[in-house]
Amino acid sequence: MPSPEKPRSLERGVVTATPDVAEPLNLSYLRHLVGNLSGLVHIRSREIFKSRLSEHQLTPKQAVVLEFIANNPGVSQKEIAQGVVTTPAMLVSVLDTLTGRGLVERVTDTEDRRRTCVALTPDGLLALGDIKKSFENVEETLQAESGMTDQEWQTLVTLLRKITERE
Amino acid sequence: MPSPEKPRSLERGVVTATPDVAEPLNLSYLRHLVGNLSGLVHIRSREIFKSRLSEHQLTPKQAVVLEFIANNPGVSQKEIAQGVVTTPAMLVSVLDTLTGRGLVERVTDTEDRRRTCVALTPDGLLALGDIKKSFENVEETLQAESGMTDQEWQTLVTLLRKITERE
DNA sequence: TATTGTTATACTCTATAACTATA
DNA sequence: TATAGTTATAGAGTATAACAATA
Repeated sequence: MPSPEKPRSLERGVVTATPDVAEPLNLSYLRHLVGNLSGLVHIRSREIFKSRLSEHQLTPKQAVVLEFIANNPGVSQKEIAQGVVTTPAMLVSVLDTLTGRGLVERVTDTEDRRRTCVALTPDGLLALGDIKKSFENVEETLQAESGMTDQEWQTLVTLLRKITERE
Repeated sequence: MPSPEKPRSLERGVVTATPDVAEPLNLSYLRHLVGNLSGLVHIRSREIFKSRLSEHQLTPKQAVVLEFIANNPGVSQKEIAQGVVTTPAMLVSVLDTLTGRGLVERVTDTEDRRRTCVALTPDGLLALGDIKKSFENVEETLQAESGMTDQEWQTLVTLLRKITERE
């Protein structure tokens, strides 16, 4: 999506379409919506993450859950769901995958047998290093592509956190 | 997700879980990743959008496509797909929905009969006003929740655009 | 009676590949 | 042969409701 606003022909059917270099499209409205822009940034970050998969073959979601468990050993499934903003039901399939690969373990809480505590296995700890590299690669690539300075990047992080850490 | 970093007990199984007000979880790593934060912001914006549906019963994706077509009358499906960052295949079902409700029309390009030009119908134009209100509501709510000043909000938009309008 | 994790269902979205009709 | 749109399919993600075991 290049260059600034430019008036655009309304009768596109008449315009001879240049095959690769398309006429710039009018994005003036969506371009100013944080709700939309954040989605586009997220799509791009997922693309980068997936393009650099190393031996861990995890989806971004699975990686985020693994990372979250690593930071909160023995966390319950309900807490994970709240922490990564998803539903307990959705977590089941993610944890099934992670336990199936031997990266995390589910243990019933001895105090409250309804709760399941989840923690990383030694293999999960190994995979974690790899995943962190992928996450960092996403950040570096995004920043490089955008041409932002380190200070601008920090500002962006700070502002996004104001939304995600409301109240 | 309240308050700043706080050391967290490692043996959660032993902690008596307070039902609603959970112990703050450790998000220190994911909290600094634009790739992750942008996803959380997008989730929140979708929540707000859906909670304020008026008579138009469109998903955020359908609404974005309709908005894009409105800004680019007669645009081809391939161009829409590029503009809203999705695949031509995915667009089919979105456009089927929108045409089914009489909001947009598909017309075969007379110059190149492979192309389909898409444009809003009068009904689509009506729905558009409603959709814009929803989009604006999302922005206002996000800003209000985050407590950002107008200037901070503008900075956020500018920085996000540096990523989405790379090159 | 309420809660945790689970199952089930349905729909949206994503990712591919193959097909058609046009060029 | 290449391109625009479509179809088909499989998997990921989302949203609900209902269920079993436990509190």
